[in-house]
Amino acid sequence: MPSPVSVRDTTQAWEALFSAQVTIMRRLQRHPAFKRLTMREYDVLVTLGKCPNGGIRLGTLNENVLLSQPSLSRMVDRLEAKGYISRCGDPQDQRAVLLSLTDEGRRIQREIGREHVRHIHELIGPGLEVEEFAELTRLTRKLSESVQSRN
Amino acid sequence: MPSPVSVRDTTQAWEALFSAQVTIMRRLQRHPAFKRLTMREYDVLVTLGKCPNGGIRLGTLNENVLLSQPSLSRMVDRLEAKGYISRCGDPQDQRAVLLSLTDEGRRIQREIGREHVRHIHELIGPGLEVEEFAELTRLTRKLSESVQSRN
DNA sequence: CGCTCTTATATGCAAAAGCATATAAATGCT
DNA sequence: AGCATTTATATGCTTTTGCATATAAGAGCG
Repeated sequence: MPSPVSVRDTTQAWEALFSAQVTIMRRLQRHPAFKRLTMREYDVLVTLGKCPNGGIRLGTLNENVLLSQPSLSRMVDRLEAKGYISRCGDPQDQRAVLLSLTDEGRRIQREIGREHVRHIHELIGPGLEVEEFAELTRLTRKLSESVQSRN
Repeated sequence: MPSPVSVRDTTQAWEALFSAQVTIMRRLQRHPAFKRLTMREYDVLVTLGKCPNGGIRLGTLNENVLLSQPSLSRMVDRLEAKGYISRCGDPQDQRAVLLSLTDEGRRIQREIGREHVRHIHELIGPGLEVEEFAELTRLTRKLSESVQSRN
């Protein structure tokens, strides 16, 4: 039995989602906080901040970032050089590298995060009602999970 | 009277939206159709295809794309060199340049588009119900409009 | 009208991204 | 155990991106 969802339904939704993302992102990126670190770099620090102690593999991190693996590897070089991230070999698997935030990295992530979060709220807060934000969160999470489950 | 929407509501929604976009985009980009043109380039052709005859200014186009103005200018160079876009000076305003698709540009856009749309449907179609897609479309459009209205 | 100010796009140059491939460790098979 | 295969990350090299600024045309104002 085919899905009752039409090609048009999905395409419209994807275009609307994508274009909202572009619109919002363009504004957020302009914030002075992102003179210190690009949004992508900030995003990497946030992801590292979320999966606490022990660190995370480069490949895993890569799934959450829109960057090729080599580019991410080099971004990690730079963030390491700045002292925000540390690489350490995984004792379980000598091929792998475990990444984690340094204290300094955590500090700057939080600093930028504070301003960023305020900016997001200012920018999109007036756009939807509370229940609508909740529904948007629910739908986009459901979508992510569905896509991720289908490898 | 402050907005009843909390910082948490907006931040969660933005993170979920952003991360869905990353997840979906990573998959879509892998499609062989995007060996011919990057997704950004394709997106530019789509935008040009939508605002029909007479052309569109580079600056206007730039609002729909996550690229700096100089980078877009150079992407247009490349697409022009490939014969997909034509630049022509605006007679009303000699500073401006009007961009439009060539026939060849329209052709390739449609060719890639056909496959792309099919891929989108396969990828996200099973993730939500029809009404949920409709609601997602509505919410993300509403959000875009709200953000755009606030210059 | 002449001059400053703004707006639209382009260019020089350095930084970052991607592609192909290298390296190096784990895994699997015989 | 030995060798091919797969997996995880890094590196060489080219292309694309961004930042700062140049160019060039419209606008506003004395």
